[in-house]
Amino acid sequence: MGNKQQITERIAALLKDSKLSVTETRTKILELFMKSNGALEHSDFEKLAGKSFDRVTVYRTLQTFLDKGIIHRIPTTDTSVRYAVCKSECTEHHHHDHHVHFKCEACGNTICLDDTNIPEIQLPKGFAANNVEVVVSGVCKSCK
Amino acid sequence: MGNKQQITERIAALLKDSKLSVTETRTKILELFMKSNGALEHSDFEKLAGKSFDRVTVYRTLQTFLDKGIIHRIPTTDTSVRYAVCKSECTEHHHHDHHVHFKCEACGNTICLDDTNIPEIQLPKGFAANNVEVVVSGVCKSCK
DNA sequence: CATAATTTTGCAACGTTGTTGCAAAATTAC
DNA sequence: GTAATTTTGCAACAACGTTGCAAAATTATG
Ligand SMILES: [Mn+2]
Ligand SMILES: [Mn+2]
Ligand SMILES: [Zn+2]
Ligand SMILES: [Zn+2]
Repeated sequence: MGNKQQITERIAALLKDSKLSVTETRTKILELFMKSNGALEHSDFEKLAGKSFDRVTVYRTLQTFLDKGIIHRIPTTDTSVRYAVCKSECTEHHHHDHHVHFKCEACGNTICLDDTNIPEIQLPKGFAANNVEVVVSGVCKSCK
Repeated sequence: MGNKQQITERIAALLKDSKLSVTETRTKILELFMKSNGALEHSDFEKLAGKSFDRVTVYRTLQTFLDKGIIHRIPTTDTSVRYAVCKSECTEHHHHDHHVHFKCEACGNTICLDDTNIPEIQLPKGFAANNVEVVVSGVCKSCK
């Protein structure tokens, strides 16, 4: 697969689109997202990339990507925070991730089910919905 | 409201039902849950109860209540962990909280919409659902 | 392309959150 | 009331996350 160069260029374009400097750290982190077949959490970057960059830089990079609408967070029931890359509809000031998230209890992976839509929720009178998050847990396709 | 004594007795009964010793900490924490009109997170207990008991005791108490099916966790998109008391259908080994959670962006409160059911989610082929969590954010009844 | 302006990074230092072992205190069982 | 069991508080530690600041890298400019 000699498309490594191409991926690097696509990532650079993505960063420039968001008006971000193209740096080694940002490129590497986006690469890890694209290689991965699921959501990543902070500790994954240290595992996957070794000590090639500082903890603090990872925190700041993820925050920047969130701000720019490049990645989104996935809710969990514990203290961990999972991130996944957004689809192209997300912009700096508005995320549009109306899809379901699935956490596999076997392999531990969390994935975005991009084509599974969030159903309408009928709330009690007086409540106004702004955003709906759905996280399904169970057994994924690969672990079945 | 002279029913303080009654509440204490109901709490003692609840603890005994779960085969737990009736202690000051456990009673106080359950009282706080009952007084509160929303979910609580760990730091709330220090705020609400002052330094009347140790941080470690709060962690252990919440874990015990989780294990016994007295409280449940509510997923969040940040590192905080929110807890709310379960309905009576929950038991030691099985939680049965099939309700929607609502987080108000105005007052910050998270509440259980006990009567709002979770809709069926149509997953892609090969995925098996075990549990579905729904968290809606927006503006609540009181803040409307 | 060289240099200036801007942005990002790494480090150190610190704060918060959560965990564990153990002895003292409280609760429950007898 | 006393013994057995459970819970609590403390100390010590580990993991996670934040901030200020100087050095390094990137981008803008002539
Ligand atoms: Mn997603
Ligand atoms: Mn609930
Ligand atoms: Zn799986
Ligand atoms: Zn509200």
